[in-house]
Amino acid sequence: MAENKENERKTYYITTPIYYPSGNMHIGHSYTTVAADAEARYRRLKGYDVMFLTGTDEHGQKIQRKAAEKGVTPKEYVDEIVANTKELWKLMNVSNDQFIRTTDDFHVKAVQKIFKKLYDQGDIYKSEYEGWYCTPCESFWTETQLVDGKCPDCGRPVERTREESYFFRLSKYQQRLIDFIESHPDFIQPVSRKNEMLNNFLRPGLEDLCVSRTSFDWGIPVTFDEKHVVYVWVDALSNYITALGYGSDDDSRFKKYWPAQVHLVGKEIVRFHTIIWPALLMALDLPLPEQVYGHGWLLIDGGKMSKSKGNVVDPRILCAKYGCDAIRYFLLREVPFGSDGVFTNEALIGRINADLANDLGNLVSRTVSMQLKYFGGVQSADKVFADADNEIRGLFKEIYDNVQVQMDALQFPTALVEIWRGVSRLNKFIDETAPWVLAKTADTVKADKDRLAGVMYTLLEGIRAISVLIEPFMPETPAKIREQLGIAERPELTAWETAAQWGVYPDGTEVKKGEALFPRIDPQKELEELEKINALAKEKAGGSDKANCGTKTAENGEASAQQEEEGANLITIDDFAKVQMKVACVESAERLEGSDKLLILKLDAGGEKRQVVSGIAKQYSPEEMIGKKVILITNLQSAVLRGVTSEGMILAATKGKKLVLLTVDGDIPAGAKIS
RNA sequence: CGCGGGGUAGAGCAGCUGGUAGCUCGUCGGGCUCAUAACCCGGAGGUCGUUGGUUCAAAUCCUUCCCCCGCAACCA
Repeated sequence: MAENKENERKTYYITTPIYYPSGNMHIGHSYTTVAADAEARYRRLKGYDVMFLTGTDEHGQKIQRKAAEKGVTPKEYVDEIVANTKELWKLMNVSNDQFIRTTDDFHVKAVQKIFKKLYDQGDIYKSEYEGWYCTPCESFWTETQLVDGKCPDCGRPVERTREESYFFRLSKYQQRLIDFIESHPDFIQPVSRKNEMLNNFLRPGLEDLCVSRTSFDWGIPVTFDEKHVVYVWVDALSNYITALGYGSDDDSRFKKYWPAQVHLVGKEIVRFHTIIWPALLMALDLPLPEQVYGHGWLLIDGGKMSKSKGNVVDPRILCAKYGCDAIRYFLLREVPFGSDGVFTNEALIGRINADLANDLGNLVSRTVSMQLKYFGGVQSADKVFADADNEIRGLFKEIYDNVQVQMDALQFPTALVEIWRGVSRLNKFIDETAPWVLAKTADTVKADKDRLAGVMYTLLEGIRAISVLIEPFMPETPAKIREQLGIAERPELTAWETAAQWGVYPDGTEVKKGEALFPRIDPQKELEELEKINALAKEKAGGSDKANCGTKTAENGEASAQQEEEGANLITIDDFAKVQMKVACVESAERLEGSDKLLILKLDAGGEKRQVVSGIAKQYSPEEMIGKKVILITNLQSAVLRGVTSEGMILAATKGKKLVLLTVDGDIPAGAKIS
């Protein structure tokens, strides 16, 4: 175990969410994880005793269903994805200290204990969950979920029913939560999310939370009532403490690291981490985490990345092509942390070329070359400095301070911008001092030779400092730089604090020419290639993005390699025949009041009239719909949308935000059958 | 009146505790030749969504309206 000295070090506990392994992780997950990793690395460099946790949240109905579809057990299903996930984090140099799975035995036991404790003390109670039940859908709905008093799923009438369920007294903690959030302004970051939580959820009032389910069994059983399983949030959120041994025989790590300094989460789950989780902790009489930071999303095609949309980007491919340091740099540099940002291959390649290849990589390359050319690679002790050198020295001290301020606030992009001020300054310094001019007279004029040595020293010192400062972000590059500087075996010369010190690089050290740190990428060629990979992956996954009918092939490249969603979902001609379609003519169209996406269409399907509610109002106005011949599915169960009956659906093709209706290529009367 | 974010140069963004509008990429021109066709300097390009107001002074504060994007609702 840890020695006393160890115990005195300040601890720093940082977590990512535990991800839901219903499919392989995409670049969005990488984003959160890499950010947490950068912070964890930074804190370690600063001397903190860091605990960095990530993991997977493996229970729930969705996974149970997916496993069943695939014909495997839920555990088997999840095991494979978890293995992939661990591999990915390794590939991306994620330095997590622990990887928790909610199927881990110790977690299951601890959650059961937590549940029991809360039950025993009255914070969880059994109740008859009064709700509306839709028998065909086997689903419960709350009053507010109903549409026009009917099942929101199928539109059929629902019955008032009771289901036995356990509830957590969330409402009891409402005022304490509000007080806590108001008295701890840093608890929810960025602030905009704080207001959102207070205004949208806390102030309007909290309802008790249903924390058990009987409708599926892939979960942690409630020990004292076996037909219930613990519902997701109690199960998942608890990971932050069960991982540390809370509720086990040995809770020394819990005592050491809790409360966490930061839960890093995506903005979509801020609510659970700032309301439910703190309430649970209050109920357990435990201290609350210092901060929940809700970062933004990486958007693709102008929309949210999601597996069901199939627009996910595979970080594995990108890392393999450009190196994980480049990808990590891009993720942390491109998007202001906290806001949404757009991911495009163009932006990725642009960043790599401009910042990494041209600015940093080339700086190292030209410096090492000059040192070799002018001094045989060996740093001369006879060196003379000038004002510019001192200015740069001061600049690096300033950068060092600023980087720390930014890192303390999880502002990764700003921290990187700071570091790159140093990179730019050094490039400019070369231009100002023109070492090649000094070199011409260096052999005859001692002063020039010494000045040249001074210039080279300032460059090498600056590069050394940069190699230190980028370490939290890029785990691989610093070693490569130091190899070229000739100080690979001298870790004491690159400790974190040395980034602010000057004069560390020892005279007599010999540089070594190395490979280009970040080879320049040919954007055009590379974009095409990414596009190809993308198309291939889609094809392999059974998608149909073949480029014939004017399909866009370039542009918003996304290297989606995984569409594991549907797998090889082949159907027979008989299956297809079940769907009956006809050509229908739009007779009238109007907007559905209160909805910005829905149109009410009256269709003529060859003597038969149908009313269809369709979500196309953003792309089509009622006027332009009239007279259009559309493809109508005629044997679809009718449904009620926003209180209006819809008898069928019309077909449309979508891509991102785009939506185009399917129509017929020629003159054929309404009512014509489609087969 | 559901909640929130946003509309600033061709693109992407910063500035928003009020005082000559800035960064990156792109573009045009120049410099340099140590370097990964890289680096350095300069130019062009913006009435800072709209209306009205506060002020000596507003991108920055208040107000009107318009548009976009999330959440919610919903996309048969």
